[in-house]
Amino acid sequence: MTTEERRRTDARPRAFEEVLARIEERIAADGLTVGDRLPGERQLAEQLGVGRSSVREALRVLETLGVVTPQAGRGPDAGAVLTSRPGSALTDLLRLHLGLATLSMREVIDTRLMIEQWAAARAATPPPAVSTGTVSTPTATATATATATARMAEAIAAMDAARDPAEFVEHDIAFHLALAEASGNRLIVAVMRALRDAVRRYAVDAVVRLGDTGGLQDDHRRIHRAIEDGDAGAAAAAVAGHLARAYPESGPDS
Amino acid sequence: MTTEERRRTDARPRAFEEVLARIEERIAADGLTVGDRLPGERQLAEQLGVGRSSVREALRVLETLGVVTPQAGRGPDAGAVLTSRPGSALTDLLRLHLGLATLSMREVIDTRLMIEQWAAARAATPPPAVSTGTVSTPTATATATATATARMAEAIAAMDAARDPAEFVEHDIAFHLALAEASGNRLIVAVMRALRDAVRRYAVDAVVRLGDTGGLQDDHRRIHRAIEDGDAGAAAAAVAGHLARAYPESGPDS
DNA sequence: AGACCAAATATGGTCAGACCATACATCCTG
DNA sequence: CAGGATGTATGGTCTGACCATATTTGGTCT
Repeated sequence: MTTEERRRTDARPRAFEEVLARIEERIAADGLTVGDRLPGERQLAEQLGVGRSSVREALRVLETLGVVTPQAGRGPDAGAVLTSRPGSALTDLLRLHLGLATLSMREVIDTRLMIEQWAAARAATPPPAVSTGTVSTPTATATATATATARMAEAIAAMDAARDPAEFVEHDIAFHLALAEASGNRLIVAVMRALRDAVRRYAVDAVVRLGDTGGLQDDHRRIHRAIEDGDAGAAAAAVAGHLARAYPESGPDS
Repeated sequence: MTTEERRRTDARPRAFEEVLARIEERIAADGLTVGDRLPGERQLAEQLGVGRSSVREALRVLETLGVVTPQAGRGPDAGAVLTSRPGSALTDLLRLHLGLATLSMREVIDTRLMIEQWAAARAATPPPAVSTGTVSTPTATATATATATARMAEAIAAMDAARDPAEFVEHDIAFHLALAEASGNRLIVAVMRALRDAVRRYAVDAVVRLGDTGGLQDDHRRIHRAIEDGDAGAAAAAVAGHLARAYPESGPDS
């Protein structure tokens, strides 16, 4: 029958997927950005000709992906607020897939190594002074890098003052996050944050295993100095050495 | 009343979040992995003492994150099947945040550069023969790398035969995806796939702009050869040269 | 006995309607 | 004019009811 054939080719798009597509179109068409609001759930349901539950599922997906944040009450414009939290989705993603044994800790740590090295080299390299293209302020990234390196110094001092491994790791995360921010790439920052959140416990174990944090701090200072000096090669090398120290080759199972 | 006080401190966890947490607990506790099934929606709702709509929203989140796939019909065990599609979530994430102007194309492309370079160096480096640790077959990754390099060669041939930019890019994606797979890191592969999907159109423009694909193919061959020779440095250098050619510095707005 | 087809059944997908708690707007009162 | 009571729209949730589909089951025909 034609029914069967129809079903085959239709690929059965579900209602909430349709809603998702429409909302995405709307964002692109109206040029909506962070801070703007979507219509209320009931209104959207009526506009799109679907039930409210379908709209809700679509909004839940968008919330999961860090695109909207639900806002109750009665605003002048009502509905969900467009936001930007790409990190939360990545964190959830890693946590769940690690739980499912779809990803191994080794893979996550290796990825982290890759990012750190790249970010360090990138942060040390002054922006190539792109004359064409973006209208955005050329000094903006430079300022961002400056505050980021300042935060790195603060983190180093905080690690010196740390009394236990957990506290040390907390500031260590801040240090490496600042490193990522110094690269000026928001996607990298988001991924970095998610990775560190995922391996937080593992990092504490690593610090405990090492016992002495003096070597790590030497590395941190070396990284920080290399970036301030604008020596990309030295920065990358310093990071490589640092991570080799923290996570020596074989992935311990303990 | 205690009701008001309770509300304040509760930080209002929503029902579907509770369901999410419970399902995650269950996965960890029962050691569920890919292929296993969750109870049906109605059954879950009853077990957890919530409405079916809340269960559905939780499952929708899990589906978005690539953890479950809905399965209709009446199986011996019923309900959603645990899967592993970390890529789809990443793809959606990038697409939406690019649409929201939260991420710039430049950031995405830079990230892609980072991954490609790392993957090439990694693929060229033979596994350091870790004597301890994982029980998994030591030859498994080697085999994966071998088939990946073979796919890279196929992709190069296919690009030679390509008649238009779109087709060329299609096989180019296959080539670079195989490169990522050769690194043996599934997280990297997932991110790579999402990145390529996000910049697919942009890549076609780049090819059209270049006009001649001969240089790109030379690069591809150089990368492939370096990996087969196990020369990590040459592989990384080849990738860097390749991407510098494809995306010359300034981000064109066209 | 074996192959094949039809009813039974459980699933996810969807909608409609109702209720709650909250947050904002309004208006009324002091 | 200030401040609190009231109204209203919002998201959050539950219930109950359908639909289309996919598997099972059981019967029927060969």
